Amino acid sequence: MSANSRLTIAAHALAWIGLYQRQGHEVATSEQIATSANTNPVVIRRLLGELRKAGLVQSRRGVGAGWSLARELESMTLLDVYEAVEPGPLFAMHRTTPDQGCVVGHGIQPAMQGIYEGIEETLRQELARVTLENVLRDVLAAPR
Amino acid sequence: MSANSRLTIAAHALAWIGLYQRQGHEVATSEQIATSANTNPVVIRRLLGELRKAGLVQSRRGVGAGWSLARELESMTLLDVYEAVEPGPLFAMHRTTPDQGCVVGHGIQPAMQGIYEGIEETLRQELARVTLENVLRDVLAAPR
DNA sequence: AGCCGTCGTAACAATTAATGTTGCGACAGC
DNA sequence: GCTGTCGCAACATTAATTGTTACGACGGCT
Repeated sequence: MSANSRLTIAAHALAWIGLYQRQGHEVATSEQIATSANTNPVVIRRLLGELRKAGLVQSRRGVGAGWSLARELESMTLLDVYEAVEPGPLFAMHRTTPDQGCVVGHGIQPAMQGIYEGIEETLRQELARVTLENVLRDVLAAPR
Repeated sequence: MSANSRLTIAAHALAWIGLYQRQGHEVATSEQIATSANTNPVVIRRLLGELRKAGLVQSRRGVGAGWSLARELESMTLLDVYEAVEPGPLFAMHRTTPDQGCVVGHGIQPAMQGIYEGIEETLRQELARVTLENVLRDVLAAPR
């Protein structure tokens, strides 16, 4: 389905910054992260900009500018990242409103809405169980 | 995120056929369903074609052609529909492979893969708890 | 046998979302 | 001032979905 890698890239960036800071550096630049993620710095800046709105990272400007974590990786969950970075709902409704004169056409949207809400809630709970610290640990555990 | 209404439309179609059959009709045409869903008949045929592959519906050709359920709505879950209709995974990886020379770039994909698999499994369980009979009931319960 | 309505499918267009790219001003330390 | 990086806007590219048109295949009917 989704041509949507925002959550993956955002997790990548956070793990990268976290590791880099543990190696003694103050800030990471969007260009460094972009190189690691094999994408464009602006893409990273956009994404980190949303994470900043959510209070997960900070940015500094001027010389020696760059990005740093606003809190510890242990205190961030994938749910925090997901909510910061994913705009809409998981499943979409019809793109044009169905025939309201038809019983099914009329009732289908509220019905699916209710069902989808329950499912998304479960998804959130799952995402909330994974911290970015978990992610970084898994990253470092990968066989070389 | 997803500009993806396939699951919604497929559920719509199944509920429509199910209700229509309960009203005594043998088969439903793609045009009738398309009218209710406010879309093009070909879109419906494509979708129902996938549901047929999965054994959820049947089609007849010739005069009096159309679609009918291959089993009862009680025995179909949203998971059946989801698997029939959704191609890829919920969350995507990077579109270009990250820098394998970087520790994070190297470990991020296996790490996220593992995490995502667990989450998708939970999603499946949730989808499996909702039958199309539930959906139709909710549809009919909508206030007019 | 011929007619008719509907499926089956391919080909293509239109729409939309995400991603990539370029450019340039703003900022802040040197 | 000079430098490196962010901030942001504008635009291009890519990819996926959805919509549309067209036409052959089918199969019951008269």
